[in-house]
Amino acid sequence: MHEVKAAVLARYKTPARVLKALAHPARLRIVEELARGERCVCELAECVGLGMSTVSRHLGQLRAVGLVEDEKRGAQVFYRLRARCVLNFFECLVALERARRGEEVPHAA
Amino acid sequence: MHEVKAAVLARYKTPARVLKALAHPARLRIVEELARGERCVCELAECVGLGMSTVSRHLGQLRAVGLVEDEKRGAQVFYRLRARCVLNFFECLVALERARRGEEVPHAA
DNA sequence: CGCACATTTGGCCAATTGGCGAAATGTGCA
DNA sequence: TGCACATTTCGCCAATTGGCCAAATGTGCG
Repeated sequence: MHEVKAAVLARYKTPARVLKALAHPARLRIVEELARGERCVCELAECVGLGMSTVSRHLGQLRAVGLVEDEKRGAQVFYRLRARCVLNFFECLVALERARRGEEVPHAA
Repeated sequence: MHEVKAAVLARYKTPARVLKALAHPARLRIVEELARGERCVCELAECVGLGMSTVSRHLGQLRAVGLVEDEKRGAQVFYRLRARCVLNFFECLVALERARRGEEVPHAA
């Protein structure tokens, strides 16, 4: 008669996981780099300035939610952006940042 | 000669914080609800099915990154969505979810 | 004032996160 | 085979998160 409470949020778990996968400076940087084309792990490690083991983990998180895909070629593993639509987020994010400074409200939906 | 390493990610810290603020089922639900109009804390607590103290904290996180704003009227505090552009995210998120099931790649940028 | 109500804050706690270096795994080549 | 290289996995650890309840704060009303 009064439960079903926890179930309210079930619908939002997956989208929240995707956002969470994106919600880290290193992973944002990685996504931006992958938007330019496929990259191997050591190239990405170089450009984010972290150890390969750490970057490998970050890539694992992005892959787990389907944002990137990987392909092994020889000794290297190349990652590609699988969901380019997330690039639309950047636009809004920079608008928000500008808004924070300029103290003005962002745009419509 | 070889540092500047940590600084690489500085530019991404703020956008990552915004995404992180959004990256929780309860907060996503709240944002969706606020998209329909302003709501007080107890209404939001009701619709996400969590205690008011918890919801108040979630709102604090959304406010901290500028996604919502609050206005106290009488004993209640009403929250409004300040950056409607985040609603664009939902479209991409549901596309991604569909893609996960249908095993097919989402759309372009 | 004093009570009812709405909200925020503090304390507590279990779970997760993100970094590292070391070790394990995999690939290509001499 | 054996070494060099690329990547992932493991173990460790400090920091953060998210939930609850209780306490503090704020507002309106009688």
